[in-house]
Amino acid sequence: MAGVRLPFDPIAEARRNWDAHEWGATNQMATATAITRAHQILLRRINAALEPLGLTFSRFEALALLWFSRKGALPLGKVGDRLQVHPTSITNTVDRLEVDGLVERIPHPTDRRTTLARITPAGQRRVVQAADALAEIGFGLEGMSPADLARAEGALVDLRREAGDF
Amino acid sequence: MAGVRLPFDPIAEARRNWDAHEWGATNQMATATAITRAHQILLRRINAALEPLGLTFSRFEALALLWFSRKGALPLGKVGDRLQVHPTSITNTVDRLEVDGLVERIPHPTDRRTTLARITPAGQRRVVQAADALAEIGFGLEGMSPADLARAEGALVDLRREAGDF
DNA sequence: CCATAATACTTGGACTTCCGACTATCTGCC
DNA sequence: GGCAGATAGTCGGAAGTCCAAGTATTATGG
Repeated sequence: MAGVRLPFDPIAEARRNWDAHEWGATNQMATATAITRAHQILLRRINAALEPLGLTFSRFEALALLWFSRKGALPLGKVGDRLQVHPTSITNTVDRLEVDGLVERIPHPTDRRTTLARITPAGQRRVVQAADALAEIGFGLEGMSPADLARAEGALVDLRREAGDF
Repeated sequence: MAGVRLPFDPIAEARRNWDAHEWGATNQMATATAITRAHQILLRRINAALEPLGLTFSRFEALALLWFSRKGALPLGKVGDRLQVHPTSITNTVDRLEVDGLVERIPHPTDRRTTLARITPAGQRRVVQAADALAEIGFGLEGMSPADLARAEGALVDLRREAGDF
């Protein structure tokens, strides 16, 4: 990685350049950049914490979803809807979880188009370990005060809602 | 994609499950999830807007950085530092920009280890079009009020700083 | 001065994500 | 009943990201 601490805030810099060229939507540009950076930071820390457990964030998300579900099993399509990712991504994610024995594919009892992913006992043990590991690192958000956590979450609600997240 | 609007807020749901299982760091989990979702939404909208121009968000970021630079050229390493991505990602990004004639690699005048990426005239035209296209869609942040834009950006400053962004 | 360490970039491989296209199955309507 | 259209999942391919390892060049210290 580029482990370099910059001597200035790149967003403030971008803001100046953007304004100087009269490119418009400067505030949106700045916020979009901030979200992008925050996501980069998050994802790296989370994946680093999960790596010893043989998981990635996507796999963890899927596993946790199954763990929380009433029967420990969900149609692949439902998993995709909940995680808001493309069906092919779920196929991929479940493939890998299955190879590791954390999940198994079982046929839907009545609809033969549908495949269920069911979390296995090993998957249940693993997801709990992973949740511990993530709580340990504060989900990569060390550095944010409780007030900032709430601010960020609140500020993004409208975006998510308007985008059809719920 | 999974074009399904959920009948509930998945984060509120996750919060309930997380608390019920006493997994800890619930607020961090919620904020991390919100940031992840926001990023998914952003990236899709931005890439969709750039697709007709043959660009992606990463390529645009690199191109804009060169455009803003005094001489229109920067060492690949500097680009990586500024965008906070792995050196290999920059190699990849510049490869593609170069194939499209938007950037060219030139040798550093004194340090033969270093390669500069220089934006071409075609690249300059393209980056302006792209900036217009992104301003047009408000960087994918339609749905956020000016107050929320500022709240989100402000809430993430400490995270970025603490993570070494600047 | 030269061996060692640091720096700059690239290559090859793994992973995630998306899109387009395809198969299989179910639903709705004539 | 049976055919058209919707739905569920998968495959192949492209793009982005990372890591580990390798080459080339520059900087450093004895």
